[in-house]
Amino acid sequence: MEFKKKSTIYQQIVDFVAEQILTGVFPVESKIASVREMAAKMGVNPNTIMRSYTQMQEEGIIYNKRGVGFFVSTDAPIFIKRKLRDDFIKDELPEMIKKMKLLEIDFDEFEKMYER
Amino acid sequence: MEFKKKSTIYQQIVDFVAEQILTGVFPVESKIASVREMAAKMGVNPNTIMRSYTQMQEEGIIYNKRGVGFFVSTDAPIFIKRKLRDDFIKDELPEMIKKMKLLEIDFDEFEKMYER
Amino acid sequence: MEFKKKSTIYQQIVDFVAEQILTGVFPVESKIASVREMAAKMGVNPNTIMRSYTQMQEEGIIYNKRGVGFFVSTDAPIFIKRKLRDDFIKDELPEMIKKMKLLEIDFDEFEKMYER
Amino acid sequence: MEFKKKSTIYQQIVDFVAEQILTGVFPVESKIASVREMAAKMGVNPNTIMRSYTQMQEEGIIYNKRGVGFFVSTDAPIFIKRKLRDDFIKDELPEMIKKMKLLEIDFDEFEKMYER
DNA sequence: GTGGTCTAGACCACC
DNA sequence: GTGGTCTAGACCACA
Repeated sequence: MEFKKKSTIYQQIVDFVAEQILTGVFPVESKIASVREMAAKMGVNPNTIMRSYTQMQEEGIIYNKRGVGFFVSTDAPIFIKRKLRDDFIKDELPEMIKKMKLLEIDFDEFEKMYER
Repeated sequence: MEFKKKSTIYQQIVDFVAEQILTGVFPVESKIASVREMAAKMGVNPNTIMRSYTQMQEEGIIYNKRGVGFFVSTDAPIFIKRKLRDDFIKDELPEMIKKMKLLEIDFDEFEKMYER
Repeated sequence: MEFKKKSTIYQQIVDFVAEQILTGVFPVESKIASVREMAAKMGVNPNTIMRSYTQMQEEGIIYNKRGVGFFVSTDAPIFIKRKLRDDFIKDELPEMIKKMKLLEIDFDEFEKMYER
Repeated sequence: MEFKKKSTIYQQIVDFVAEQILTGVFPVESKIASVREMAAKMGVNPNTIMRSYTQMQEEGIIYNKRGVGFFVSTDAPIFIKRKLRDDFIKDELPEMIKKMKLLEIDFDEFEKMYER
């Protein structure tokens, strides 16, 4: 896998796994790759994978069975969506609104397109 | 100058010159670099520059004085802003609206942020 | 094909193709010769044909199917007629009127011939 | 002088001399080049020039003084204008009207431009 | 195969 | 000097 420099690698792995879950590639309640497997697959250090999994566990997206592995939480899609939603509102939306005002795009114009 | 692969070179030059005009680096009614000069400066073939200049001329951003060179139109900033605006509405806005609906972001929520 | 020096080659090709369309030699919605074919047929460089085709595409006379070729637009005859009409009014008509005034040809005289 | 193939040479010489008279290069009542002089200047046979001069004489544009040469008639400009006028009405005008009807150019549209 | 882009270099008309 | 046109050939993405 290729990583971009604008974000940390462990964060990009979190985003990648979250996307796999949302699209159903990693189904709810299924086991995901072990830390060592994922590290080999991604070509990164196992410690980096561990950091990603730990964060996802704290966010309630995955959970751990001792001696077995990590599993996708039942509510994982909900948590992921909520997180994406919050990030979007915090980062992308303000930037876009700023751009709209700069280009003098009317609010009504936006409303028209939204309703369609 | 470095060019990205995601767009054609002649289009990136158009965007570059347009930005220089908007920021005032190339003032209205001033002469811009000749085709050959700009080609040398950018490290591309004069034909490529000619293509950029011809397109900008058709868009009313620059105009030509026979045997003298290309000049920035008085209304260039207006034309450029209008073009950026149209592109935003055509490309970025629909993508963003699609994302908002996917993430179930309410329209009122957007309105609140916009008014602020 | 022979080209006259009074106009550019690519423009003469545009005029030629437009005439073929008007007379029905190139029917509406039919595929026209590919860039390379037309270049060989006309004895000019493919780039020159490309320039002609691009201009006609911008004028709405032909359109492009990716990887297939260029096709005559349904409204091509309308666009071509409108263009011929505009060119006539812009170029030939003023010249003729100038000549009529020089030769002191009465307006009524013209009207008589027109009504017939 | 270069001659076009669409008309006879002697006729083109008539047109040329007529134009010189109208523009004042050959003033009224002045002597024009002798047949031999004009033949040498034009690079054609003297017989051809003679044919041109004879026709112009019949049209009243020039007249002959025995042993002296050809002179521009006092009324030459009037005759020339009248002839150009008749030719225009007979040849060019009908062709133009035909073209206008083909391109569906309204009569009122013409009137507007004429009045201006 | 198709169009589309780009380079390298040439010649021209105009000022 | 300026833009404008044209040639010859190359490489690319797409279908």
